[in-house]
Amino acid sequence: MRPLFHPSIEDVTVEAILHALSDPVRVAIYAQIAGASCPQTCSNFVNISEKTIPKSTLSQHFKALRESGLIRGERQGVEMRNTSRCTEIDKRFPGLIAAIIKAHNIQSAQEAHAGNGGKRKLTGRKRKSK
Amino acid sequence: MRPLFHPSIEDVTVEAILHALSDPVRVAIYAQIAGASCPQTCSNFVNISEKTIPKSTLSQHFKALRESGLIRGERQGVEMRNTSRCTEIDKRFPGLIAAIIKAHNIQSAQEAHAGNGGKRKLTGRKRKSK
DNA sequence: TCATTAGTTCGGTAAATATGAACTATTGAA
DNA sequence: TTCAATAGTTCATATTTACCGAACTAATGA
Repeated sequence: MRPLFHPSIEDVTVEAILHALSDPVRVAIYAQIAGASCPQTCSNFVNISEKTIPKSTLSQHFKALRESGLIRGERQGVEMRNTSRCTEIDKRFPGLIAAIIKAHNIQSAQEAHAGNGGKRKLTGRKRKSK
Repeated sequence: MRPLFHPSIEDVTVEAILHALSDPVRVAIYAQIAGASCPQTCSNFVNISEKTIPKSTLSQHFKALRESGLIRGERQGVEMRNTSRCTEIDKRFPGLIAAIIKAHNIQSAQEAHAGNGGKRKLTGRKRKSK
């Protein structure tokens, strides 16, 4: 198995970051990794959404996050330890990640307030009108 | 022809915004609309990229920007006048748009410095390694 | 060596995107 | 009016990308 690819920080693009974080499952994963104090494994996220995410799909999500430069993944024994690269990214694009996470939190709070507490559907990009 | 759809501000999602701006052509379009002092027409952007963008494709890009809530499009005679909704969005997600535009500018500046001044290819999300 | 756990890769299919061609709407002549 | 021109949308289809089950790889431990 070839070693995982990580772009060097100067090859990271805004487009790739936005694309990676434009998927509701991936922002949720990234937000948890970025907020955690210890590395997170893939399997921690199988039930992050309302419905269980197949592990092949999860693996692709992690690949998207890695290749956009958002996270770093290192094998540790049998599992994968994922950490955020937010310090590096913040040096290149100051405030970008913070603004996105903050917006994400505002939205989550409003959704929770609207009645759907706990796990959400996390599918689709457009909000369905009530 | 049915009137153009614009989501109300509370239906705008972070995911939709990020997705709309994760396309290199669309960020470029949006950055110009947001930075302009007067409304911009679609046809202003036919040559925003290295290669001419077909008008059906441009129309779809504008639709994506409109339906994500980023811009407002109003017919004025034979043409379409597009304006940014950044004031509204900034009220809902403070700092988000500014951070993205700023990151976009940083990246453009670095690309220009790297030799490719003027028009860029504006295709793909990954930066190709030298 | 074998079973287990954690994750990746492959391949088929479903969904999203790009674009030429045809269409709609508005304006300004003739 | 009618016709041509301009600006943009919609439709049909080709291409691309995403999803996910099944098969595979890699490390660990019995």
